[in-house]
Amino acid sequence: MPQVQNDNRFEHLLDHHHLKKTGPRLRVLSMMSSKNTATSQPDLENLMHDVDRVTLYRILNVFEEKGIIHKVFDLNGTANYAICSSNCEEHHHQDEHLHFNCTVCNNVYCLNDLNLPAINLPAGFKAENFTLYASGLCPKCSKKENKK
Amino acid sequence: MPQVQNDNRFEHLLDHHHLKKTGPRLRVLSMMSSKNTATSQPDLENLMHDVDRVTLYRILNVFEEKGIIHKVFDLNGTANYAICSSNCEEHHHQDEHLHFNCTVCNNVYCLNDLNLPAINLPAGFKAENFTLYASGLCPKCSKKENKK
DNA sequence: CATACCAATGCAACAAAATTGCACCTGAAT
DNA sequence: ATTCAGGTGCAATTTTGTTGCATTGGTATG
Repeated sequence: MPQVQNDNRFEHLLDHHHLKKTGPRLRVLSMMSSKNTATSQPDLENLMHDVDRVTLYRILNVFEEKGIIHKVFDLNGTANYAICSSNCEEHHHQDEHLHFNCTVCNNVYCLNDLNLPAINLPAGFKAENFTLYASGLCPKCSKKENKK
Repeated sequence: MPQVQNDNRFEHLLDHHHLKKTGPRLRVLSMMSSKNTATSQPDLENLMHDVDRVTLYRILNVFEEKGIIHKVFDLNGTANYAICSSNCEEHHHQDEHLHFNCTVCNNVYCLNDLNLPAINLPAGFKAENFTLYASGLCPKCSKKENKK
């Protein structure tokens, strides 16, 4: 997909949420969409030295509030962000999918959407959201392990 | 269950992991076992003013390494700890159960062990652990909502 | 195209959370 | 009772996240 199309997509996304199309915001979206793993705040900071730390925090916060990205904590408790595939609305994320956290490279993959079977919750609990979290070896690290 | 038995249980636990039976450690275990929800580091700090913050960090870390407790992050990214029910060994937690995070009181409940159906991971991924997270209303907060 | 407004950014200062190093204390083995 | 390594407390530091305010820059308006 050509770069221009991506840019247009992101600009429409920002428009749709009544957010101004600024450089830092478009770059954050483009960074995130160029990877197949979630991006941590520290990662972003390294990738965009020229953008202020505070600005990144604020961008990530609005994006999450608006349902543009969703947050997932890795095994170290660091927040990782990924662009929401679909169905996410303001103040209500519907990210019922599988998050895979590699124990070696620490990358977080947002994998296929799940169709979870009915889960029996004890009486009184009213679930609004489910997320399945798996940890182990991702394909890359799995290969490396075998070569040892 | 009388207090004395609990203390014995915890002392054996520490023995088993070659950890010294100290006051702070026994108190941490007793605090955790007295609740039906996971305990956050800030919680512990409030409950045990006389114990140094650093000591708490260190206790939680060893306990986790040894497989005595396991860590789960709540919706705010705060680490919560709960005593492992069973099957957890050093450096390998087997806590394949349901974590429920209440969106109102923020408590994290470690619910029944799951028997997850086979999950299809994309080729190359090798999962070692699964955890299902749910968020919503816990029984207490659910009742309060109804009364409004 | 010029103007004006307000959202967005950057900077500085601050606050909170976590880590490190070291001196001292204490549980437990002898 | 003595010894010693593990454990704790304290101080200092680093890292992470937050707040307030001045300035910048999209974008709506005419």
